[in-house]
Amino acid sequence: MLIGDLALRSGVTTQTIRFYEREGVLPEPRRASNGYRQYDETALTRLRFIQAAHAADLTLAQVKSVFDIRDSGATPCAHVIALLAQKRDDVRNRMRELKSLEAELSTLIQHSDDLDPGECLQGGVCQILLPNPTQSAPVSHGGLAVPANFRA
Amino acid sequence: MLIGDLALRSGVTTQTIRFYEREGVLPEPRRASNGYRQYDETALTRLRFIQAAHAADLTLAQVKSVFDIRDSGATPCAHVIALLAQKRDDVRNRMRELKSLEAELSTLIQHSDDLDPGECLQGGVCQILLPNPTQSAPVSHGGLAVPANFRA
DNA sequence: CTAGACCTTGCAGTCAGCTAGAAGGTCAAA
DNA sequence: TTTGACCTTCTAGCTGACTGCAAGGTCTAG
Repeated sequence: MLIGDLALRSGVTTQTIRFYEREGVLPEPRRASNGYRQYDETALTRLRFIQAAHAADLTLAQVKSVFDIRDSGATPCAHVIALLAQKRDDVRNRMRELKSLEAELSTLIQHSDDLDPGECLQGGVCQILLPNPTQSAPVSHGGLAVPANFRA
Repeated sequence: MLIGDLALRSGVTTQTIRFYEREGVLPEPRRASNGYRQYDETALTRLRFIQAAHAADLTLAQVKSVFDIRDSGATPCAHVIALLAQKRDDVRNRMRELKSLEAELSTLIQHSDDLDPGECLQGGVCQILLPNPTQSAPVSHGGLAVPANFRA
């Protein structure tokens, strides 16, 4: 099977397959005499696994860690379960953060209703996002602590 | 105020301030005779606005769009409210996605309990992430459709 | 006078997962 | 024989928000 066929059958592009190979997620296939990559069914199985892992929002590095264990002869089941459990924790934490972000956004939108548009230019910036000192319960800015590079 | 003082008072690094300037989010300040950047209080106000917007998970590009409106003389309130509302929509959608992802992960973890570890090597990959054909309600892979580059 | 703490510029690198393009080789059908 | 669809490698770019480094200029305290 050439790379184009594998791409067709797996639903990812040829560039993506080469990218996976470069990243060490897919093993280097054997080559035909003309240098073309020759794949068998196991490549397709691996690609399907990658897609399933992708659907579970695992990273390529995590997928690679699974394959590395498997290629060393061990069964990666426990590792996969640990990854899934960790991911579920991350997802739950992220949901909590988003919930509090949503509450914050709702407060800000609410807050904007109370603002006189004339005040908007006070202090040189729009007042909506700034804490309102006239309110009894000021909006807590910065308390959200959404990590910059987090993605669950 | 020199860039170091501004950094100290705002809590961001000097590199970040220069980065904001390069990106057009902070205006170019006047320079002292030695070429050093000279800031006044309005720079601090802008930085605080950026931080508040950051806490609301707005992007720098969105912050810039707010400043651009303001610098053209108009009041950006309506724009800010629209950004916040859009962000709240995004957050709600993302929460829905995460909820379904969490359900999927839980199903997979559950599924793994039913698996015989001996089966793990079947087909060359761990079976946990692959649909279980023996189950009446097969796990729906790929139906999650978590967008690759989405962040709310 | 010298140490060291500032400041300047510019450019490269990080994370993740691709995506696009250039420049060229190969192969099958008409 | 030529066309067009494949394949190869390498390189660079995208998103977003920084971060780090190098090589140099400036300022202040002792």
